[in-house]
Amino acid sequence: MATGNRRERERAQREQMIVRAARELAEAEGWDAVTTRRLAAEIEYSQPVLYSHFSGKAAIMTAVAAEGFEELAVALRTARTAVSGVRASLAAVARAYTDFARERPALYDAMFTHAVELRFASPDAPDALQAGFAEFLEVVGPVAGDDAPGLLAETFWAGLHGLALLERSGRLPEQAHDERLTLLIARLAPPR
Amino acid sequence: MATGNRRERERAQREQMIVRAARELAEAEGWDAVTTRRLAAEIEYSQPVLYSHFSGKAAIMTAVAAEGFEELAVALRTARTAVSGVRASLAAVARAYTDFARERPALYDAMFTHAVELRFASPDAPDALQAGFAEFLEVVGPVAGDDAPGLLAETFWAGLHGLALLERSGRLPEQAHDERLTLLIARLAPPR
DNA sequence: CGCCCATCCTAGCAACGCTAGGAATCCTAC
DNA sequence: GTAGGATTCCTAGCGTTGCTAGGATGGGCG
Repeated sequence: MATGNRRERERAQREQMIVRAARELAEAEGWDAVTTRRLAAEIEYSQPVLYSHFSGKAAIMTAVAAEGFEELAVALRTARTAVSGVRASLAAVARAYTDFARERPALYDAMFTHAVELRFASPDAPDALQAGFAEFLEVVGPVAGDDAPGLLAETFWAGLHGLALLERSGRLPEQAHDERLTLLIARLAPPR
Repeated sequence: MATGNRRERERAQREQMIVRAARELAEAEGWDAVTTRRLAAEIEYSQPVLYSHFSGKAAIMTAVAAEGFEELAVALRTARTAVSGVRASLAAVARAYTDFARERPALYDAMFTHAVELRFASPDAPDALQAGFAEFLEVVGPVAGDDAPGLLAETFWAGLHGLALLERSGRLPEQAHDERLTLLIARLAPPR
């Protein structure tokens, strides 16, 4: 067991390389370009080593998605705490969310379009996921009024998610994004 | 040219068979199960005939999506005209939309997740697509107030789209769907 | 009747995710 | 220091995918 730690460390390092390679490739050329062969070449190992770390390609995408949830939670939290006031926080979180989706489309896809294995809306969901949702709860709470904050947060989130997806795929012209965001906030979370 | 009409007719018929087979297979087993080989077997022709009708699998999915937009437009219109009153129409259209997405997940995926080739939000978009959007415009108009009806319709649509996707993938517990829908309507389109 | 053109199928290509089985390497124990 | 054993890793290959080339087949026309 003398060298046990080193090997474990090296293994963890290599696993991180796989995830990073997958993410970079996906962000550069889309998930279709992320093949197990290219991944293997990228980390300078043969294909089968991937399977000693992950059960398959889907698991690798899930790992990338998990990273994404961490970063999303941070981004939302940063946005919220950077400003003060109920309406400013709302706007900041909303903008941070849609910015995140637009700037990292492949990552966002891994998180929300693929990777269905990740548990959501349950106690055993990843911490980062709950942390992200908590940010929504935080900014939405003050304007919830008689409605359940949880429900409002979910609906707010869904609205942003829909906007992000439809705009990114060209189904809604991106140029009016700001106006839609403003409208969504003004109506979903009106001043009380 | 004596038999020209018959052959054209038969060709069109076979094309329809392909689209129907693709759709049924997708709805029964998901799009992953829709392979060109299975499609060919289903219509009792060999693989290459598919490519004499469509440029590839993506084009077949787009054709299925086009059917979906037709049906969605009809469903929305039916829902809207079945009731009277501003708020009732809003609720009816919203419910019809999310019902459509939940009951035909594969079709909905073809329309919104795949098939990016279809032009949206432009004059040369399919008629059915514009017709569907027109239904949103119709029910949203009376509550637009000072906001542009087009923007509100888009945002409303995005909200429903987000709800549909997040609920269907288990990211939001489906059981609270009604409450979210009510909340979305009450806030996005409040009584004026 | 015989040619000819369109239609359709067989066969195959490259690439995919994934896996079996043997080679090579490193650690351990004597 | 060296033999043995276990672990790590690679080569090779399987089955399937979307898609295509090229030859057979059969109906329509002169």
